[in-house]
Amino acid sequence: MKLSTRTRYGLRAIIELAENGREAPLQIKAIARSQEISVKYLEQLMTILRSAGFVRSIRGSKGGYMLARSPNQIKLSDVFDCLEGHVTTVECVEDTKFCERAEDCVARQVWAQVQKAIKDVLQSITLQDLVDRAKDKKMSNYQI
Amino acid sequence: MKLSTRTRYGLRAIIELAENGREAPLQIKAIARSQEISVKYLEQLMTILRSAGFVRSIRGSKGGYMLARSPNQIKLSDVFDCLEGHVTTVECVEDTKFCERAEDCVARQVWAQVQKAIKDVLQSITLQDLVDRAKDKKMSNYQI
DNA sequence: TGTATAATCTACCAACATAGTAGGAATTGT
DNA sequence: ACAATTCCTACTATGTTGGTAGATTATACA
Repeated sequence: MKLSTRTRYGLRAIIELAENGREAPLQIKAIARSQEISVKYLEQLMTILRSAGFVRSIRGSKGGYMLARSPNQIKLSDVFDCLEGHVTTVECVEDTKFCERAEDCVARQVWAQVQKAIKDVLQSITLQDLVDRAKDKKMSNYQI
Repeated sequence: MKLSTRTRYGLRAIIELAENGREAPLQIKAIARSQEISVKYLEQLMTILRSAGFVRSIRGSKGGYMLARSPNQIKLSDVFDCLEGHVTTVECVEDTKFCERAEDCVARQVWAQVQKAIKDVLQSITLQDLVDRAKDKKMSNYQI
């Protein structure tokens, strides 16, 4: 149960966009450099995030990407679903019809518990929360 | 973030072994039939569970598999680790040295939270718990 | 002692997902 | 016009998953 780089890089990228605010766009090149991700690969990830409506792009010179919505309206569970492709451990957890034993299956119960635990965490965090956390970290580093 | 069949089938198999008790062995063929898993594939899974010390095998005629330990001493987190290969969302969560930004990384914090949530659930459940749950289900089906 | 029944071991394989790379076209600011 | 960007299409290497196949070894039982 490892996360794909798609999800890991994607999250880091959108966090950086959130930190950058919604005044000026941030270029793929800049994000790729600071996050040490291949420009070409990051392009794909941004396309995913864009079609899901989390970020918007500005083409051409001085273009780049910005959050499409306010960071406190973007929950990590949404971003995760879009990148990783839905938080589902097993299909039968979502859809009982998937397996005829589903109703009585204790294994299914376990995966349902796990899935809920993951979802609960991710639903409780917004991008704004992460921006705030990052700020706190920086402040404590400078020992203010 | 989907579970592999290795983990799903493996868990179902070991649950069935737990339900079967530790008096008589259960054959791969029998488990494969009731769980609708390929015999040959299940062989592999049992090998994994055996080398991890969860089950022991009896070779030859009338042989089969049994739990190697008492079902209340086997936590799902252990079984999961053995089948899925450790509950780790990202390497840096376990080992800070993995990424130099790890200390300050808010993304890492998120994955650490998620990972802990998963672990907490799996550590809180033993095979005995599942045997009990299954019994309860059967009883309620018969409307006792 | 022979035979059936099991686990065990070794090897192979097809299909799919992942994690990219490459090159060019379209768009926009200066 | 030109440079800086995003956008689009296509390709690819590698690893993982989910198996299959066949021979070998161990054991119970008659």
